[in-house]
Amino acid sequence: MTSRKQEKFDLILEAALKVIAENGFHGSQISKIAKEAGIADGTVYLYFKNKEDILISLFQQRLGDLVSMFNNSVQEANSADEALRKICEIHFTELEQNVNLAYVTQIELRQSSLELRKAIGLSVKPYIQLIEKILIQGVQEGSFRPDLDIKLTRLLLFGGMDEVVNSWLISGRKYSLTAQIDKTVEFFLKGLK
Amino acid sequence: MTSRKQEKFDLILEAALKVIAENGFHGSQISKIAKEAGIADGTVYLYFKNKEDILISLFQQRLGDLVSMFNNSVQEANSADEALRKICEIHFTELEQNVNLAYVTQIELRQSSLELRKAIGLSVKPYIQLIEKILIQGVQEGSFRPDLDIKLTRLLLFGGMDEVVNSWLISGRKYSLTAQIDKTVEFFLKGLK
Amino acid sequence: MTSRKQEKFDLILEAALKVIAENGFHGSQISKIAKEAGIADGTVYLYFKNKEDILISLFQQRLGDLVSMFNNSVQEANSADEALRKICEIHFTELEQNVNLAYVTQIELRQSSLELRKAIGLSVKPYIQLIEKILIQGVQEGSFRPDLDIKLTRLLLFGGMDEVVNSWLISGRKYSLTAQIDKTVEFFLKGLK
Amino acid sequence: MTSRKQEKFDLILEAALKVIAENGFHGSQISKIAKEAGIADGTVYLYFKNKEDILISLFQQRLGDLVSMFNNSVQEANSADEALRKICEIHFTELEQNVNLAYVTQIELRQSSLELRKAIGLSVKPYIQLIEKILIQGVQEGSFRPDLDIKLTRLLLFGGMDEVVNSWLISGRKYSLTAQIDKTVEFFLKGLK
DNA sequence: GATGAATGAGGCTTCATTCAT
DNA sequence: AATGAATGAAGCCTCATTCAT
Repeated sequence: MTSRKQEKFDLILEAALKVIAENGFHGSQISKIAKEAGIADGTVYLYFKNKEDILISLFQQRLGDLVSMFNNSVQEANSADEALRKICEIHFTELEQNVNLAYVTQIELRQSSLELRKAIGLSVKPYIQLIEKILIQGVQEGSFRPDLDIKLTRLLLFGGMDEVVNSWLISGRKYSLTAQIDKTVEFFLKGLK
Repeated sequence: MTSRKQEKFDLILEAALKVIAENGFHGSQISKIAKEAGIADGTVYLYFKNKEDILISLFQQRLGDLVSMFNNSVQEANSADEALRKICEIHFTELEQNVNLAYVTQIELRQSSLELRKAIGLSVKPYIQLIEKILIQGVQEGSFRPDLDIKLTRLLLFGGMDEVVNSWLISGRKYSLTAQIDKTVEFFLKGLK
Repeated sequence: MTSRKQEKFDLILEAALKVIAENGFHGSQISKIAKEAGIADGTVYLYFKNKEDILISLFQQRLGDLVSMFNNSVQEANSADEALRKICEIHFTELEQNVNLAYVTQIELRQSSLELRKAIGLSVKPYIQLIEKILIQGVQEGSFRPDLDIKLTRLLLFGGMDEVVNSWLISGRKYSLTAQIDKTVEFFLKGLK
Repeated sequence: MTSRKQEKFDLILEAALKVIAENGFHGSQISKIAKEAGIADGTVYLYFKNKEDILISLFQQRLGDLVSMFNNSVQEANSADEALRKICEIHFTELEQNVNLAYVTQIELRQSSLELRKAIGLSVKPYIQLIEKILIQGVQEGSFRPDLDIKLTRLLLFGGMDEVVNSWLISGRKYSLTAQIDKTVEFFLKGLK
């Protein structure tokens, strides 16, 4: 993709994120997104196959960035404990700093069709796999219980963090999300040992 | 509500559950639900204000039944540990036995509008509060850590179980959900101590 | 179909015929047809699957009526010669008397999709087959040449009449179509003997 | 028109014929035609006023070539009978040898707007007039009936041949079109005498 | 109470055409 | 002369809800 094309591609995704955050999933017409991006409706279709394609791309791009960030941080970690703390730190910090992204991914995109959510699921997978890798590493290091059910535990970790973010959003962000990191990690680590 | 009214009220909710489980949220038109219930489209509106009202009522009724069941079981428990185990047991057992209910509440109803999901949230609240009560009890009993953040922990527990159910459904129920109870509770208890 | 349903079904087809005749195929939106019929747009879809279904039904109904008329008249004929004359008489007379129908079937519907025209072709088939039957009868009676290629000749007859009607319409109906019957039949009969 | 201009003009028409034959009238976007011609979309508009102009030009060019061919052959004919046979021969032979042209003119271009078809009608006119000339000649020669209605008969001849070609195309060209020449001419000549 | 025919708003997408480069 | 990115109008269809019977 040329830089010019990439530029407008990003412009539309950014507009989509803002419009969905402001109007909700069902209130986000293509015309609104185009207007926010300052282009004609038809132009959107030069960059995306259809509406669903915008949403999937949006999720892929943003989640891809997050996963890169996760990977980089985890590589710097000296132990599974530290890696897990990094995971939770980034998870909570990034979503607290990008409320629009948090709102769209946690609340709005979950009302989309099964089709779309399956595609989104694929974007989440690398993240789940990263958690899995950390768990395996922890068991090998001897810092996590050897009888840990990896497949089950990764769900308990992801589901726990996910629900904390959800609750924080639905509450109207009345408290700090990052302030929950220490206790969350503590709970996880105790459960893993 | 007269018994006659209650009867048809329940009939419609039952039809709705079946139709949504079979056709998905977006494929469940009022006409389909009415047909499944063996009544005319218009009759639905004699018992429910609108479509959203059906879904909220459905959730309230079924989740209300579950919460009663939770409450009864928990009262019989002799310790917080045992109560928590009961919670997880019922959560996984009931949803494994009522796949339609599981599918509709975990997958389909989450595609509904923010409005609807807020109402649904109210139905989930008593459950979350029950978990909270158990946590407080456990701290008082001395079996759970005294420094536990109750509000945060209840989310981690609920979110963890929720994600396990979700993953089980999305996987196509290829393994036993109840078989996850022991390890899930173990992880939770370790984290709580 | 109940009489009430049939009534509105016919009402919509009548409206469609008028609207297409007045606005052309591409200028005939569902909304225009509904307005002409005095009903809401959505009501159209209680009686027809989609726009194409209206057009096919229109053609089937009107051509079905014509074919019935052809069949009845032909049965009364004492010879193949007379039957052929009847065919041409009805063909030209009916279309001259129903200019809207003529215009729509000859001009407008021919700009439709291949799909639609295939369906329409099925409606025309019984007519072509009737001509074929007359030709066979004529050969058996000894009034037509025994070496006649039936499949080819039926096309020459149908195509000839079709083009005469076409030309009459495109000319703006500046002359009488029925006045062409005698000479047309004369040409055909000579060619057949 | 300079030779350079003429060259690209022809290139576009050739591309249009191929694209329409392969994709149907409704599947033939300007972008497809431009791509087939190896030029940019906008370049098309340096040579043609609009899309309709391409189609009209295509028809004019190809039908013009055919009419020239008709004229040349007819001039060599020694009698009206022979001329008529030549007409039918060329009509069937040329379309059998140029299936793309046959398909586009007989099937695809007929789905176009009334506007376009009127313009196309102008291109067909010289052909109809040629048939007319032959008929007049035949009457003068004494080989055709003196009471022949020239205007009507030319339609019967053209319409007959047109329908035979149509039917051959729709059938999927399962038989030889040129094999129909003899019997078609025989039918015509008998009808004319 | 029950019916079910009728309503009508609302949005995604295509593609011929333009025009700045 | 050539490009090709951008434009934006236009229409089919669905389905929650109503109301006359």
